[in-house]
Amino acid sequence: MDDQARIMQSIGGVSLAGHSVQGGMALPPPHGHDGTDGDGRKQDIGDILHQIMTITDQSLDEAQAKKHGLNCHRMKPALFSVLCEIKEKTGLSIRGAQEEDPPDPQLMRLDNMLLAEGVAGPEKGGGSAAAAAAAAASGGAADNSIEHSDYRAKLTQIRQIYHTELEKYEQACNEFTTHVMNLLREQSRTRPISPKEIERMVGIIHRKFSSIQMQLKQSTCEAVMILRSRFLDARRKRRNFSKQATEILNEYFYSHLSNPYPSEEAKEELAKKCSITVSQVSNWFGNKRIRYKKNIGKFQEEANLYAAKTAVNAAHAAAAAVQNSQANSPTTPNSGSSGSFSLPNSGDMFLSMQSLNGDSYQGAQVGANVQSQVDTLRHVISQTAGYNDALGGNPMYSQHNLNANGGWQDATTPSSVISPTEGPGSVHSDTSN
DNA sequence: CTAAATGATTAGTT
DNA sequence: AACTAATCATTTAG
Repeated sequence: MDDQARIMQSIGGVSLAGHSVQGGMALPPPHGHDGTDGDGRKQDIGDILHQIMTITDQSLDEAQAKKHGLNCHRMKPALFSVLCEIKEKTGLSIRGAQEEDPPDPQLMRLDNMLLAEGVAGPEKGGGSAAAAAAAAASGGAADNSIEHSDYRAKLTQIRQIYHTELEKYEQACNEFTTHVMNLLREQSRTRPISPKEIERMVGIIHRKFSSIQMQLKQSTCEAVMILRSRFLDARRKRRNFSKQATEILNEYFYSHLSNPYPSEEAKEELAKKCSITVSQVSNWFGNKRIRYKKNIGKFQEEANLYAAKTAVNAAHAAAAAVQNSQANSPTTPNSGSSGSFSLPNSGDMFLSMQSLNGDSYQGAQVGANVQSQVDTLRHVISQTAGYNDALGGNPMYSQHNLNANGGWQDATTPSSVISPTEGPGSVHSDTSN
């Protein structure tokens, strides 16, 4: 509405009050032009010209009446042709051959984007395709379907608004164009209006409307961009992993504390178990490592918890394995070398130091099972032995394979470096709590 | 409401 | 290419 009014204003010289065209009574012309011939002619013409010149000053009804009068004047055709001739020679022809619409690059850009986002293109398919593309670009393949549908719903909303608005504009444009054309056609009986002029006027109207459409497109693009960024930037709308997932991850982390770098396969498996993506697993481990290292003290409790948990699990598994190996042939690898330990009854443990101190983590001979048991138990022991307590004020990286460099593990250095101040003998059970 | 926890991103390193 | 460290933006706990 507002836009229409604005456009109407900006199209100069076109009277828009066509609604009341029929309102006026056909008043008699100022002169009885049928009666007086001959002498009054010159004065007549002057009179007519005067009327023409002042026609815009008059009220609509009045003007309408006079126009009608002039239309019926017998001199009208001659006058009209003269006016046409004059007009031809003056201004308007110059402006006729002027602007051809150059394809606005920005408009093209907007159109392309809207098409790509599925706002402008085909009804349903485009939208979901764009949404899928967005989801794929964000990294997660088939993850959050809730947010995905949310995205699609919002996009559909935008598309709907866009289309209704566009339609509205189109309709208004057409309506207005036909209106103006009718008006001009009607006026062309009174004043000289070339088809070119009408064309030009239509062009102006269309340009005006298309500029409004461009605003609409721009706004739509902005909305889509905001929506998209909101969904693409996963930092927004972050969801914490499920309790179970963090449990699994923590279990793995603390049971591989000496080397918490899961292989690609391990990551995949963890991802599967936690129903998250592999990169999320990587993220998690990256964060965990750095945060653990940064403040080991803060994670003591958690470490104990998970270490104990995995220790129990491992013990169970080991017990089962021992039973198996006792019953079966002793082909189980490593079962005798370092994996033997007694499981804690009430928190106390007694372990042989060789099995814990030997730095065989990098060694390929050690099976993963035993490895994790060793890690876990090492951890438990070091915890309960009160190795590095953050309360001590000086966070020492004396634990595990975390070296002073900040690196997690130095493969070349044997484990004797691990705890220079504390001998292996300090490891013993201690239920200090 | 504030602060801690947390998942994700980014720049820089190896 | 994977990792670290710093940082962001959000969620959750206090």
